[in-house]
Amino acid sequence: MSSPASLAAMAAQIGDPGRAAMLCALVDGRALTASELAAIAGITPQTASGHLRQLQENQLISMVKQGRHRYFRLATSEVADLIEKLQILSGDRRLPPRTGPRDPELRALRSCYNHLAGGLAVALTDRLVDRKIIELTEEAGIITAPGSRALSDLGLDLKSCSTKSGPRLCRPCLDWSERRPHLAGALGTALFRFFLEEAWISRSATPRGLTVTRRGQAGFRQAFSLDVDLAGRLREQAAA
Amino acid sequence: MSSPASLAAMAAQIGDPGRAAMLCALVDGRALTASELAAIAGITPQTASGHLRQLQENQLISMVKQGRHRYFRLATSEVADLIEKLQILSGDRRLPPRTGPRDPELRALRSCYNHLAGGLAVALTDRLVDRKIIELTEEAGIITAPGSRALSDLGLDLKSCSTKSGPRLCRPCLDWSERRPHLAGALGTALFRFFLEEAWISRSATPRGLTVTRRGQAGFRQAFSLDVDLAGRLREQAAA
DNA sequence: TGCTTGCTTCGGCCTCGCTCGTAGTATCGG
DNA sequence: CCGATACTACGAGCGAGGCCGAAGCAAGCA
Repeated sequence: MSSPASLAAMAAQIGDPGRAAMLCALVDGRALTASELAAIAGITPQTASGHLRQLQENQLISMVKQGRHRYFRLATSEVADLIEKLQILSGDRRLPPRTGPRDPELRALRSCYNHLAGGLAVALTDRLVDRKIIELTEEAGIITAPGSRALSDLGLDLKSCSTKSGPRLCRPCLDWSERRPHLAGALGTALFRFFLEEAWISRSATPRGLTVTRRGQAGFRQAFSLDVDLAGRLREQAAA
Repeated sequence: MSSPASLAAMAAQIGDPGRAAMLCALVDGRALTASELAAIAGITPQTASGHLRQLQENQLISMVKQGRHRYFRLATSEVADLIEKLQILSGDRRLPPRTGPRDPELRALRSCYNHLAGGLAVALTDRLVDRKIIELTEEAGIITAPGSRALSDLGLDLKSCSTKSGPRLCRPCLDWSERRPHLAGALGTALFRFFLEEAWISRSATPRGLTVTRRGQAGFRQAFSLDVDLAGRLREQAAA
């Protein structure tokens, strides 16, 4: 009844290793089947089924039937936010030591529900700041007037970032592995979709993995002076 | 070892009703003793002691000895953020029905770690937007140039909101009871401290409770055209 | 119709961790 | 010193909930 009780119930849902593994697997925003999630969590389908039912009842995930498969995805992007926050806090342990995923390719580039994360995302954000396309504080960011023009010229749709009269806004998100801000929010999503639609990047086999295409290599170099390999690793710190 | 496992461990910490109750009690930013927390959670001091040790080990709270008392507080404001997010998600249950605390005074006005929340906080934010002192989207906000001057004239210290060249930024935070944004972040904190220092508001007996002083009534009316009673309830919707 | 695959329900086992009673250690007061 | 207060450490009890095997539906396919 009381709020702390239902809060505890919600946290307890995430507090089981199996359910946590499934939720983490869904943070990239895609929908997965019950069997896939069971395999990821390392449990039998029966057990997974029970967990998935609980997660649905607590509004953490949603399900859609398709033939004999059931696809599960996170209910809202707020759930993804929550998981990310928990990842950061759980990896805290003071002192700098290695946070984030162990897989070096995921450290270089990965998706974070609906925007980019990893070394390339942080570098891209730095570049946008350097070029005065955006300005950032710890808690918010704005797109400058020339920046807004530059991004529109590139082909981005920025309408969802608008205030009534002032400059367009965006949101920083602390990168799990880099511990420095990358772009989330409306601009982060617009960029992510732009890169996917223009085939600069594509999803890879690993859950949150992304790879850069040849076209993307050229694009990042030309548009942002970022020299990356096909895994998203930065080759050098090219001058702006 | 793997990330989902430690994430689950962290979530499981919050997932116990007793620990959740203690964490919720600490969200107002104050430090409480072990006995007080035990009473709040409705458990014996021995049990509470064990919980508090676990929460410390997981970096969720910090402790300072003072005489024979031990004072516990949340480790960082990020922990408070996390708890707030969980409160919102756990109160979700689709449809509008009553969210937030049951106590009508807390619904009208309360603290949220280091900024204001509740009906007054939302109304104040609305007023700041109406007067074009700030502009807000769902994920970020800016302080306009005239707004920045107006707030400085009032006596606020805005230096922590700065970007290098652009307008000052602030952060919206979804209000638990009102479901509309109120001000958090640097500007939210600056306003909260200003109100406390100028004795417009003062902490009350209940955990996150705040009351408006006579001085505050005059201040809110004069500076923001907000007519409130001593509990923070809005008396009328005065024209801007 | 009958077989396979994907998923769920049911029931029993078993472990983890919450709980409190008892007992032990710091701090303050007289 | 002695007692009271604030808190912590240890150990036993016990209940909730995760886990899997077996069985039951439902959907696709032949």
